[in-house]
Amino acid sequence: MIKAVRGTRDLLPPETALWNFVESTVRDVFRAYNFQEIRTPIFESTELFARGVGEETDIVSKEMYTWEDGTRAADFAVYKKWMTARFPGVKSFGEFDPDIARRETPVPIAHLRQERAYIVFGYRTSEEVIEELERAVRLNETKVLQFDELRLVIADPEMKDVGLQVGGMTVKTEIVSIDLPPQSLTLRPEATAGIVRAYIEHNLETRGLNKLYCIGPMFRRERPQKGRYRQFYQIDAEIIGPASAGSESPARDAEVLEMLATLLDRLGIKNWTLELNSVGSSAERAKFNEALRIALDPVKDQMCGDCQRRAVTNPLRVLDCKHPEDQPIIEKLPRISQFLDEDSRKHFDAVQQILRAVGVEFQINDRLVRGLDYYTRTAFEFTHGALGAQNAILGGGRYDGLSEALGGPAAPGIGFAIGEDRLVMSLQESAFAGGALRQPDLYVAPLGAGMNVEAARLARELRRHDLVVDLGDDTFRLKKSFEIAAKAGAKYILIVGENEVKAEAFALKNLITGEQISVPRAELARKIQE
RNA sequence: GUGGGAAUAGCUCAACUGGUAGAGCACCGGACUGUGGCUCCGACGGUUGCGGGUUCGAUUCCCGUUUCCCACCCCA
Repeated sequence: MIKAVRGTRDLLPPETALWNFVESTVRDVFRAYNFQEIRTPIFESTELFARGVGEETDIVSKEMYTWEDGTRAADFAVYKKWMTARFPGVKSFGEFDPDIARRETPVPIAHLRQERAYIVFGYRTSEEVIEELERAVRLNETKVLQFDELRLVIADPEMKDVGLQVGGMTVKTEIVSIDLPPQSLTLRPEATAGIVRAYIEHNLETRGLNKLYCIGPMFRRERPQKGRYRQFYQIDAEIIGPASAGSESPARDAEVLEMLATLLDRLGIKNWTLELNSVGSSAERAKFNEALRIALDPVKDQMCGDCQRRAVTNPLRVLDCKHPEDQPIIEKLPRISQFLDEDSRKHFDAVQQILRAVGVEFQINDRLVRGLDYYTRTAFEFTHGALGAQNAILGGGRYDGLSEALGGPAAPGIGFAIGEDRLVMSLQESAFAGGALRQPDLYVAPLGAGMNVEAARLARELRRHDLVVDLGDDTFRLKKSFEIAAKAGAKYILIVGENEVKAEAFALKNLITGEQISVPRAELARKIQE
């Protein structure tokens, strides 16, 4: 049997009703804050995540779904990089250059012209040959020349051997296949990088402040466990724009946090906790990291195995350690708050001040750190008790330098991602009744050969009155129709048999009370809606 | 990637130190040719995840493997 692959799963009814409830509530709440939807591709070039999320993070180094799509060169920059790696010493890229061809010393040269690539190795040749080459290039011909020290290779799989007259001589030609560099693609492991990429690509900074959200699947190649799948769903929102539009303001941080508190309340999530910290600018964090490393060096041998490793690879994560024996040591370590400069400190204070004013409760957790490289200043998590080891249902923070790291304009931003799988799970655990599932108002039971036709007509009429109508088949015995209608939870069953069609009045039975009446065709919809 | 547990009918689970694989529910049919839920009767349903090994004999013991669950690593 073919099964859903490891770490993926089917979402089946009636659970899907719960997902729709979550998503429509999200859209409702976000709209009140003027967020608008963006949909980005579920795969992007690998480089985006490597640069955005951070080459050294676990996500990029070992948890991405990455493959090579080798159909064509992505663009000249990528091509040039690849060519240089494959043919060290290549000196020139671009159009055919007769000046280089006249040099005394042979120079390897690579050319890229649209999708055709050709390389000249070690050439030094006559004016006639140069002219011939110039013409070939001008006419965009695909040819291969071999003449004395000249060897011109043109990549073109269509091309067979071609004879070429150069200066009265027939030149032997040769095809050398050049594999164009494959493009590395990756299924998105998170949404922020793609959204910032779109922000840059479409010049969204010209619109001022952008409030964007995105709901969809993400992918991580990690071992599945409770609430963590290889294809998982995230609800992601970002506020991003030029600083002049207010994107850097602590008011944005507070607005996002207040919106999340509202959303969780609206969804009926009880007992959530907001944990808040500032991780500082990247410079401040670098200093902090160094200080941690120094402080850990003399004491790390007394700590658990994990911490000994983290002390070297990622000192920040030592703060996350849950080993009771390590806590006294961790308590004495330096804190990020000691490394914040005046601006970062003021920013963080302002966020807290607004949260208090609007009545959103929070806890400062100065051991809260983020795993992705791009986070700066405000970092936060909402946790929920009943989720086992995976108690965080959403997390996020500010990423003031991300746009620039991806080659875009300065665009401070703040965002978060909600793990939708886990959010739905916690709704199920808090005994959400699932009233979102609408059961049929009516089951139409055609009775006897040929009655499918009349039943279809009636069903169509009644559905236009916004009734949920399910439809049987005229080969069913009436008993079977009743059983199916009852199992589907239909409120009414309508019998469409020969007698009814003749009389233009149909037997309508209330499956809850058991009451049955004969209703003229024209009054059916009204009667059912009562 | 590491560790522990698990895998038997569509679902939930039995099967005594190793002796022919079973129940409840669901599904289908009948009792009941145009009236459901209740009741009764019947039928269907399996390479015991897969592959090796030990044994006269393996669902049971051993090894490998796959998947799931829990945790670790890590993390929105």
